[in-house]
Parts: sequence; C-alpha cells; structure tokens
Amino acid sequence: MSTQGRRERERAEREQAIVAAARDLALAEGWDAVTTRRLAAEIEYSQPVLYSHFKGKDAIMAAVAVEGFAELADALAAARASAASPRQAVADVAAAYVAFAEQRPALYDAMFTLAVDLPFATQDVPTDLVRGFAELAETVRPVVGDNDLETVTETFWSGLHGLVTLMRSGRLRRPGHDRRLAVLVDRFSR
Amino acid sequence: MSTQGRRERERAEREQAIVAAARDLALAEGWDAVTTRRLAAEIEYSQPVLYSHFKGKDAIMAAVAVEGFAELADALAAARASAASPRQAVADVAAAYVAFAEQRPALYDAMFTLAVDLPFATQDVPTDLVRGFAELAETVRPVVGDNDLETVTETFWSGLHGLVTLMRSGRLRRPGHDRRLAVLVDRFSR
DNA sequence: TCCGCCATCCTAGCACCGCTAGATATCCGG
DNA sequence: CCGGATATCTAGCGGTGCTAGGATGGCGGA
Repeated sequence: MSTQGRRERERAEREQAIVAAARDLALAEGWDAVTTRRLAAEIEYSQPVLYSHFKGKDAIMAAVAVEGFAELADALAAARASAASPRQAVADVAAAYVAFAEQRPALYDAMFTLAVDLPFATQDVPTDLVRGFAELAETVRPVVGDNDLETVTETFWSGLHGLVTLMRSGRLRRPGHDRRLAVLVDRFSR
Repeated sequence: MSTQGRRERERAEREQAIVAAARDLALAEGWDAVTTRRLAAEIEYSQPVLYSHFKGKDAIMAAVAVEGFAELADALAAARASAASPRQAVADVAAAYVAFAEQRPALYDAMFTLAVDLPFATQDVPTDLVRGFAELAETVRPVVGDNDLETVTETFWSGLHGLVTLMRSGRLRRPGHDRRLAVLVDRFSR
C-alpha cells in the first residue's frame, strides 16, 4: 500500500529527471547532443528505462516543450502587465517573445520548429500554450481595428516567429534586428 | 584531350543526377527518406561517389536549395509582373510565396529551415536568392512609407515565412490561412 | 521464515545512419 | 602492350533510436 505510493512517487521523480536532463542538455549543447544514451547516462539508468516513461525521443522533447510554454506565457504576461500603454504593450511583448527565443533557442525549437507530434490543432492543447496565445491576443486587442482578433493575433505571432527563425538560422543578419522588430510592431499598432 | 572533355561532361551530368534524385526523393517522401544509401542506389553508383561530388549530405541539400531559389524567384517575378496595381502586387507576390512553400514543402525546408551551412550573410550568396529578395523588395517599395526598404522587405518576408512554417508544422490550422495572409498584406500595404 | 511469483531493470543486439580507408578494376599515354 | 594514374567499389567504423529476452530483487502468501 504505502510501498506502492513510494514507487509511484519515485517513478514520477525519475520522469521529471528525464525531462530536466533533456532540457539542460539541449540548452547546453543543442538537441543534436541529446541522445537516448547520453540521457540514460545522465539519469544513471539504462536506455530502456526511458521507453517505460515516454513513447520515444519525440515524446521527451514534447515534454520539454510543454515546460517551455509555461515559461513563455509567464514572460509575455509580465511584459504586458508592466507596459505603460496599449501600444507600448505590443512592443514590450514582442521584445519579450524574441528575447525568450534568443535566450533559450533549444527550448524554442522544441516548442515551435521540432516535435511535430504535439497536440496542437486537436483537443487538449497544452494549457500553457493557450495561455501564451491569450496573452498575445490581449496585447493586440486594442489595435486590431476591424480585423478579427484571432486572425490578427496569429498573424502577429507569425511575424515574430519568422523574425526569430530566419535570424537564428542565419538568413537574416543580427544587425537590423531591432529595426525589423520595430517595423513589425509599428505595422501591427494602429 | 577530347576524352577529358567527355569525362568532365559525364561527371557534371552525374552531379546533376545526384541533385535531381535528392530533390525528387525529398519532394516525394520528405528529407528523412533521403539517405546517402538510397541516393546512391538511385543514381546507380556506390555511396562514396557522392562524396567525390559533395562534401556531405548537407552540401547535397544545399545544392537542391539553390535550385529552389531560382524557382521561387521566378514565381515571385511572375506574380509581380502580372499584378494590376502596386497594392495588388503585394497580395499576389505574397500568395505566390505561400503557394510555392505549400506545393514544394521539402524544397522550402531545404531553402529556409534546414541546411544551415549555406552562405547567407557572407559573400557569394546564391544569386537566385538575391534575385528573389529583390523581387520582394521591389514589390513592397511603393508601400514602405518612411521606413527603410530593406528592413521592411525583411520583415514582410519574416511574416510570410512565419505563416508558412507555423501552418505546415501544425501550429496554425489550415482554415483561416487566407484571412491571416490578408491581414499581413493589409498591414504592409500603406 | 521461507518460497515462488511478478514487476523492474539491464545486457545485448537490430537495422539504420553519415562517412571513409583500403582494395580493386578501368582506362590512358608512352 | 604495358605501367601508372584515375575512378570506383567493398567493407567497415562509430554512431543513432529502439527492443527482445534474460537476470534480479522485493513482495505476498504458506
């Protein structure tokens, strides 16, 4: 009875250790360095243990991504809350979004460019992802004009995502980034 | 003398065959299906032959990407040329960009999300990439207002890229795409 | 207290990947 | 016709994600 409780607790802790190890390793050396063998060594278990917790490596990455959604939502909420005006909020939230992507590139990749098997368009989307999207929506609400709020939010999000990914993959040079961000914010603030 | 000429010609043909095989395979089954072994089988040579033409698999993907740049530039040029007005040109070019990405997803991936070792920010950027960017720039030139042309072009491009990648990875649902594109075009047309 | 069962975990291995060294075959010029 | 350079292949290395099957250790019942 109590032994079973302990077992389950230990199991949950180990699962969390796997996700944490994957996250740390990805942040430190990129996702290419995250192999099931290194992950197993990190948690001091053998490889097959990973597969008793997750369906595969993709599922581990998805779990890391879900944690990232919470962080991003928090960062956006903080930026919006501290903004002096609605227009300033758009700029601040945009800057917070880009800063998150730049400071945690591996996390951002797991959330938005890799790990396709996350439930997105289906039901049970990660709640923190919904929260982050809602922050974006509330930020742009005052400036949507006569457009649909959801549509504008998604488009604004796409602009941010495009800036982030193109710059990080070398397609856009680092200098000029601030000006591009300013243009995006300006075009979406009226 | 003439034998050497034939040798070089055959070699060039084989190199083109490698790129074509990689491209076809990627378009048909995605880049994951493009392995050096399958590629070698496709051109009816052994694996090491690939490495006498290209430094590695990434270089092959880069060659495919370069071909894609030419196609994209042509598509954008055609869309711009046939537009009735400057404002309509923005919409048409945007639609052409998205259509290209949707119809050749593997090609688009090689060009803009994978194959990082392409010369982008350095010198000798692929000329067709420059041409495509120039088409975008000429398209938005009438609507830049008092912003910098290059900055606006890059930002507009980012918006298109974000729409494309987020939708194709399932982060944005297919319906609503036209409205999002319309919002992007609208926000950049003034 | 001891035993047999059952869940847990690990060792070993599969099929595949990108890539390369060394052996082999082919073709050319003298 | 032969020697040598060139082109090509066979075989293999170290790595990947993932899994089957055997060892191990703690549990409940006699």
